[in-house]
Amino acid sequence: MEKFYTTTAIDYVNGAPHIGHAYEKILTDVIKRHFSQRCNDAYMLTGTDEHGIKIQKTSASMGISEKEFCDQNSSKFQNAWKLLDISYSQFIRTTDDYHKKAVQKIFKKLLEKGDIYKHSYTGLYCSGCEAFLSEKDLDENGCCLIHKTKPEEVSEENYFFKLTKYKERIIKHIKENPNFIVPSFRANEVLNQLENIEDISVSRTKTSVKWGIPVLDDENQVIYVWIDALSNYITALGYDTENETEKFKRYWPADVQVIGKDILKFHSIYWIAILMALDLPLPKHILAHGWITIDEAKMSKSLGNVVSPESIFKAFNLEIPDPLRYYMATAAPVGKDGNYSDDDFKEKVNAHLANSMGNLLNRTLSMLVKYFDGEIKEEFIHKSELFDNAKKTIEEVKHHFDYFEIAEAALKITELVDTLNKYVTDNAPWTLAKEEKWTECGKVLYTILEAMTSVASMIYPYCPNIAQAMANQLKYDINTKLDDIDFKNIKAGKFITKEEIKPVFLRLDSELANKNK
RNA sequence: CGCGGGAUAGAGCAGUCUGGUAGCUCGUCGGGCUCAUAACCCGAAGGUCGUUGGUUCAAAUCCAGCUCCCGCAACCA
Repeated sequence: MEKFYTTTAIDYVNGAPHIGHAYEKILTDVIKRHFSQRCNDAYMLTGTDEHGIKIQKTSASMGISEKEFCDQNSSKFQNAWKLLDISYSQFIRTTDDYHKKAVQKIFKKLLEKGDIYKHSYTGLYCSGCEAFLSEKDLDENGCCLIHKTKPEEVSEENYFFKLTKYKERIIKHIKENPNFIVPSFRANEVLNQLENIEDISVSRTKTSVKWGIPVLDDENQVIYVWIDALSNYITALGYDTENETEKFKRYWPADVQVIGKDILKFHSIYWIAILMALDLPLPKHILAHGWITIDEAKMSKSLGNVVSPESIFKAFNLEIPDPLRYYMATAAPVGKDGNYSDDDFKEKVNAHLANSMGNLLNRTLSMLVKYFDGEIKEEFIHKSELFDNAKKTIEEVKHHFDYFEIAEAALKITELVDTLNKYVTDNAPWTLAKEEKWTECGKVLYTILEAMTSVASMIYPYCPNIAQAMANQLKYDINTKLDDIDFKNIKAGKFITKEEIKPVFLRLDSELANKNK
């Protein structure tokens, strides 16, 4: 694998980031970090979507400029991702100059090609919604369902994209590539939606929306969200319709584009059609994740149950994002909805990260210090069957990631850790020490430590800080590629001192954690 | 008959495509161990797999009907 390019949806900056936004970034970052362990060049793109009527209205109501408003909110997202250690390679804003220029060129190219055409139509316009309504938006009196007012008949001339031209090709592509849409059960939904598609409007008159990218050579029109926002995945790489940059050639097509299930239609139909129109290769996978619910309820402002990443940090006094990352990434099988609850969060990360994994390293190192003054003796080093076990887990984890089964992969790691804990109990090194079977005792400890290097590597995508802390105590290079793990990392000699041993992750609400505060 | 998702132990879920003694994580209870972060290991309790009917030697799984929950308008990923 030469490179791995992954993208997230870009977030609309008309609000602050919450745990739903965070979920997608965490999933994508876990994928990106995993594949960074399998190739030399994993690239991750995220960003913010900043145009449109809502931004225009909200910023106006706050009495600040659109750009100022976007700057403020975009940095909220950037700060949130920093807090979560999202290792994005690039953050694109649709108000960035290079993006705007490239979008204009893309629009122009499609226009010249004939895939975008001007079309005037008459529709029922609701001034409250600032949008054209279709029949299903109307009540029995022909009034807007939301505003209860009668819409006006308005004629507007817009640009349209010939989506229908690409319908058959898209259907064919989806049918011939069963793994194109992940999870595959969503492919049927898309195929159904494809039956009823029409050409889509890709511009707005400047009088209705002024905050957007102007159409070149047409002062009255502004480019609407589809071409503006969706293009970010290629404009970020420097694509501008003419000269393909090195960066673009290197990374495109994306290996996986991670999005929410609500925007699958736009990515598996509109975006794909745009790429086809530009004669560009298609992304290898579109991964549509589910929602995170809060205590089993959909998160919404009206219910007042919107949870932000910051609030979880605060509630649990988190110093690192690892537990939240781990919990989110394992909350649901690929594509399904997952739930967040404080209790479940605490229980799960305590059980997996502290009790099983962290404690395993801690107890092993402690024994090494206690029985051998922290020294690995030459005769401890040997080949263990457990290494085959660990090797197998690595392969299983890789396999799951090939299908973006993030939660399932984590489960495999947990299973390996359980096996190792059982191995400690079964071999009872404390008993061996009492019986003065020193070599035997040392071999057990060595085996665990060596196996733990692979655990550190495998947990790294989910918990980069904990993995690093483990690696430090194991004298292990956390940047080791998965295929290079050879179970020959632990060397003979003084290994660790008592002072160096620190729990890599303390139980939430543990007495020790409180003592350290 | 609008479309789609779901209903499996106290909680959260897998298993359903490719029928064959019901599984995982967490929690609960009992025991063990003592190296460790009130941890770890073993064992147990707990489910008529939403409901009714059908196919079958055999159904959580296939088929048909029914009930209930959640999305599909907005705030919102």
